[in-house]
Amino acid sequence: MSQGRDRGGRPRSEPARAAVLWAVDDLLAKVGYAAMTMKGIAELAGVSRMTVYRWWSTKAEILFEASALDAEEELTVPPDDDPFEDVTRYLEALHYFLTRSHAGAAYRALLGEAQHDPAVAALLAGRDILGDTARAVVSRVAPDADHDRATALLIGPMFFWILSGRDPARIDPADLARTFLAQISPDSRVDG
Amino acid sequence: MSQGRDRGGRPRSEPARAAVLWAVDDLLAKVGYAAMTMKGIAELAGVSRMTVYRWWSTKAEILFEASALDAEEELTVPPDDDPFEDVTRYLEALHYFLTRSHAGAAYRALLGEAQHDPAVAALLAGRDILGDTARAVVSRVAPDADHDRATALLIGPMFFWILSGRDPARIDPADLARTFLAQISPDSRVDG
Amino acid sequence: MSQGRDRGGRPRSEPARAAVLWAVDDLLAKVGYAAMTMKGIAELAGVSRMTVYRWWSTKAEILFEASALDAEEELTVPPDDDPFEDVTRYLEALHYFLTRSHAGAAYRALLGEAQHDPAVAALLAGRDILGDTARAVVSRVAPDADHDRATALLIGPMFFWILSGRDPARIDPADLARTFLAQISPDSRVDG
Amino acid sequence: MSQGRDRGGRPRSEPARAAVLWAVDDLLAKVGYAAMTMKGIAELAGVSRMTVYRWWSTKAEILFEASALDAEEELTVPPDDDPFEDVTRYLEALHYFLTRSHAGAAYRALLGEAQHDPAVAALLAGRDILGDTARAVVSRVAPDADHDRATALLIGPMFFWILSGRDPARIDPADLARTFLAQISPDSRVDG
DNA sequence: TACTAATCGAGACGGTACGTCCCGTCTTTGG
DNA sequence: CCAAAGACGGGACGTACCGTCTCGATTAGTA
Repeated sequence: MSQGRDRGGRPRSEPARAAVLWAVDDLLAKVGYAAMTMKGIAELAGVSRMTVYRWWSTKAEILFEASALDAEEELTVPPDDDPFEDVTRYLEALHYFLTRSHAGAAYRALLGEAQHDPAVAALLAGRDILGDTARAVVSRVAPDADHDRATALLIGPMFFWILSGRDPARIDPADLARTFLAQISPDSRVDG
Repeated sequence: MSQGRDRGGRPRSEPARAAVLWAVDDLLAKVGYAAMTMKGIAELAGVSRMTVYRWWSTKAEILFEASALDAEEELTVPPDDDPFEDVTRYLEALHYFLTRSHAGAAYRALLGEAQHDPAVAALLAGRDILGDTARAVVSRVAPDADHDRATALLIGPMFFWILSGRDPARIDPADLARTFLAQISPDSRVDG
Repeated sequence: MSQGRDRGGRPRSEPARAAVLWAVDDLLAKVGYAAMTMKGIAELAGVSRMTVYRWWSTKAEILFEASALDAEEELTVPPDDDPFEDVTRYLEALHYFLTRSHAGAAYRALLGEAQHDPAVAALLAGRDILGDTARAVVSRVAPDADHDRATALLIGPMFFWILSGRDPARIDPADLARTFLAQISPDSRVDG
Repeated sequence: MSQGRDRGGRPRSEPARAAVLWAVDDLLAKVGYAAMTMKGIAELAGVSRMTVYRWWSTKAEILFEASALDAEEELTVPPDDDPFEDVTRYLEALHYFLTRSHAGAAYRALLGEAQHDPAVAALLAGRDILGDTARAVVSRVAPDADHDRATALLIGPMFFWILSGRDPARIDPADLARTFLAQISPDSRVDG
């Protein structure tokens, strides 16, 4: 099952890998994404700079590896029989994720970088965390809807509100959930 | 009427100012935001590096000054008696702005930077281009609605779709306009 | 008697000139020659930078103008009938000049600069402060000696001792005076 | 026998070190000490600026390292049974050193800088090239004399003559040697 | 029990942008 | 014509991080 040839040689140091992932997370919180450097990560991890470059190309890659799992977990809500509750729980999780979560801070930093760095954009496109988790909710509460359109309607308002720097307290997950459910129920459609 | 009389000293060079603003715009298109440097801007503008630093602190400030006016203009649509047309025109302008416009590329770069640079966030907060132009539309088609909530619903889906790197062709301004109008008309509200 | 045409126009500001000369002296003591800049001089003098450049080309020129008179005065000793006393008084003045005097610090700085700046070397060559004052002593105590050779023998040892950074306390003007007088009296010459 | 074991790390590049020392020497001759810059040295040596700063703090340090050995060699004269010849050869070497030698030009530049830069003064104090070489001569021709005093008498006159910018042709090593020997022989001393 | 081969740390290397400082000049207003 | 003010192009400063490159020292699996 093991991939890669492994013909002799010293195996990759797992402690080093873990230390780097931990360090990148720690630095994001302490100094912010912009001030985070490959050099700083290596030093905080107590690892040679060469070792970092051997396994990752950019700080974005490290940060993504360090936070993707957490992000997916935080945005996965247990199914609820009541669609309104289901959607509300998801939007509450999204609100927490975008404003208070550690993994969410990493996501915002990466999405910000993706606006002007195609490599980071490609990295994020490879694993659509927000889209996947939203689609899971959509397929439960509106299995027949256009999933892409529904995802945009579900995530969009809160995403815009928070990423454009508005006061997170002034947006209400329950209200958005109600609006979303009204929007995707066919009878509420206004025909052109 | 002008305050702050020019008490001595050589006046600021308008050609230099214009050259810097032009250079920053040119560089954004040619090399991208990340590869844009204060040094590069100064050299392309044919201006001393000191002169750039004298008037702006960061490339973000220059870029903002260079693009804010254009952005506001591009997102201002003429009123239309038909609300659907009015909103659709705005969303079309927004779509163009976020995907193809020069000023929009600047906005995306700045908003990206704002995710991990409080100074840039403050800069953008000072002039809410998207919010202001959206509010203008909202106050025409739904003067009684909560403007903040309506703005989020209007802009959010397209904003999310494009900034999260999805295919811009797969989102339809007219459809979003219809959905938006259905939602903000009081009679379509679902009461809690 | 006034030289220069003086055809109208505002006359040179004497307060400004004095302020610059004072400032250059003050700065030499406070920050040292190397850290002294034209900008700093102008600011301390409360004078426009342009005004400094209008009348002097370099800080060396200003410093020379500010200290030459004082230097000449400090190194001029009153004649004494006893040659030993005469020479000793001169060497004591020279010792004080090179180690403790304000004007002497300026001289050392300029002579240092002259080692690698021909312009400063030319400036110093224009007014031979040490040579002139030493020659005055020599012409009193040994009017028939070769004045150049005598000057070198008189000044050289102390000049070398102090400028090469040795402890000034370990050199004795009286001893040097005695040695000098022995050297320049013909009967002490050892024929080759 | 070598202490300081090489515990990891790429070893210092000897070619880089040599290139810098060569460059500093070349620049001193070509553009002079004042116009010599760390940037210029690095560029001429084909070496990164950081590499220069890693090993030296100032151009003075580099110049000192580049010229001290040569200086010591140039000022070391072979012993001669005839004291007059011995001293004359030394003074001739000193004359050449101060007026025509490459290493001597470096020494003059450094001694000049030392007049207003304590760091350079300390640098020169650490290796007393003139003093050491002169003391070697003194201990041969006048082992019983006060070496410090004798050094000042030996070097001083020529040192002053040349560093104060006088015509080097008008000073005669043989004459100075004769005068010096007459002075330091105990029997020629004038008692106080 | 060696040998092999990739990893690890350490740290120097050339390169480049940073933001600051001073240079000497120029261009205003105002005495 | 001079002076103060202050912006201008130029260029060196010393620092930081980039990504690459030797090094010696480890640390498995393989022979």
